[in-house]
Formats: sequence, structure tokens, C-alpha cells
Amino acid sequence: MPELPEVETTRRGIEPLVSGARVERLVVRERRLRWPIPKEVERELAGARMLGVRRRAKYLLLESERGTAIAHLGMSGSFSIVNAEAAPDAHDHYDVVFDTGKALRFTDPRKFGSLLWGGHEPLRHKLLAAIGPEPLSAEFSGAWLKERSFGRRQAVKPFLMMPAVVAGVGNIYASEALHRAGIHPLRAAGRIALRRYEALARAVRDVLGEAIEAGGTTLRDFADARGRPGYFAQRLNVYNRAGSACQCCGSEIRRCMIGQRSSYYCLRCQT
DNA sequence: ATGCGGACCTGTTAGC
DNA sequence: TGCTAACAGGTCCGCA
Repeated sequence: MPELPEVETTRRGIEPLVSGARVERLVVRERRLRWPIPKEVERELAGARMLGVRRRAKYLLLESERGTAIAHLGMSGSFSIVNAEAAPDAHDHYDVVFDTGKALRFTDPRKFGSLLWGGHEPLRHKLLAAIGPEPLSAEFSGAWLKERSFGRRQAVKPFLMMPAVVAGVGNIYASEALHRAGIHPLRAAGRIALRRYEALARAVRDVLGEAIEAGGTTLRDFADARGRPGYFAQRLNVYNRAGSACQCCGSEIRRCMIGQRSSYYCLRCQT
């Protein structure tokens, strides 16, 4: 479900609730997410004051005075703000209950999400340590992509979706950025000129920035912390649009599978 | 080192 | 209408 813009939208939604609140307790109903939720998270968060919510790649960092909990939404996860006493549904796996009477509730039918303890240096956590630059930071550039792609035969689309290459680019925005940059998703990553990578870096930054402004993309069920959908779906140029006409040239948008992921592109615009 | 497929899990939809 | 298969926004891990 969520890529970087959806995670950022979630972060912005939950930050006002979380920031400055004191945790009463963490209620875990289903410990077995992608990894079992460590007992440490309950122990450390209970009674702690929350400092804020940050984001790194698609991870949400729930910072408390005692350390940071690292949350990931997986494919189908979402956070919502509820009254602490509201009855949970089948897939509501944990609540962070605050002394304000509100709770941060995590819902995730597929259980690919996770909640881990990152201590006082969460960015050193194994899952975060090797992640590449944030796409909206100055560190991320065409030169960086060119450097990382040297000698690679892998198709550029899965290359662009590797966390070590750039943080937070998932299946939707990889297709969208490649279309904007005019690059065919199957082109070998190591055979793309610097100029074209510069266009791609710009496209990634632009499309993610615009999607954040629109509150993310809701294809079926993404909702922010208040239950509102994102409005970027209507501005997607290729994703989920196989068979329709390309907005740029009018030719038919194609779909193919690359590494078991649906990929969308325009034969005419992307080479 | 690179790159691929499998794994995790449930829900929805397309097709017969 | 009902069953089945395919597919879904992620990404880590093990293996070749």
C-alpha cells in the first residue's frame, strides 16, 4: 500500500497526536507481524514522553525520551487516531495508548508491517543502516544513480526500487518517474547515460513531491490518520492505466511483469 | 558482489 | 452464482 508519499502523509497526520504526549502503555494484540514485536518496545514506551515522529525511507520513527520505536506499514498497514477505549477490529494489531485518552492504532490485514525497537540511535539499526539517500535530499542526484549503476545489468526499474539505491521509491512511483524521464523500465541500469539519470533523479523528486502535496495515492484503501484518501491517483500517467492512451503521445500504455511486479510504460515515450 | 525467486499473509477481483 | 487463480502499494533472506 504505502510508498514514501503515503508514509509521509501518515507521518504528518499522526505527528500532532504523538508529539509531546505521554504513553500510558502499548497494547499488543498480534505480536507476530513480519517480525515478532519485541517485548522491549512495550517496556520502554510505557510511561515515556513522546518527542516526535520522523521518517526514514518508508519507516516511521516514533521518538520517545527513552529511545525510538521503528514502525513499518508493509503492504497493507495504516495508522489511525482513535479513542483509547474504541473496540478493535480483527486486523488492529497494536495501540499506542496516550494519557490524552487517544491512541495510535495500527491496522494491517497482511501483517507485513513491523514494529521494532531502535534505541537511541535508530538510524544505526540494521534495517536502516544501509538505506540510500532520501530522494528529496540534495544527496540524491543523477550522478549518484550513475555511480551506483556502474556495471549493472539489472533492469532500471527494479534498480530504482532498491532501498540501497534510493529510499522510498516503490512500484507506483518507479513506473511514474521512468515515464516522466522517458526511460524504458527494462533498460539495463548500467547502460544509461548521466544526462538521462539526471532527468530520472529530477522526475523521482518531482513525482514524490507532487504526490506528498496531494496526500498520497489511494488506489483502493490508503487513508491518512484521519481516514481521508490521497488524491494523486488521478494524476498518475501510467500506473494501472494499461490499455489507455498516454497523456503525452496518445499511444497505448503497456503493462509487463518485471521481477514479479507489474510495470507500466509507454512504448513511444520511453526508450 | 549481483540478482533472482521465495517467503511472509489476507483480501479483492477477474475469469471460467 | 460459485469456485479458483491471479494479483495487490514491501523488502528481507538465502541461494546460485
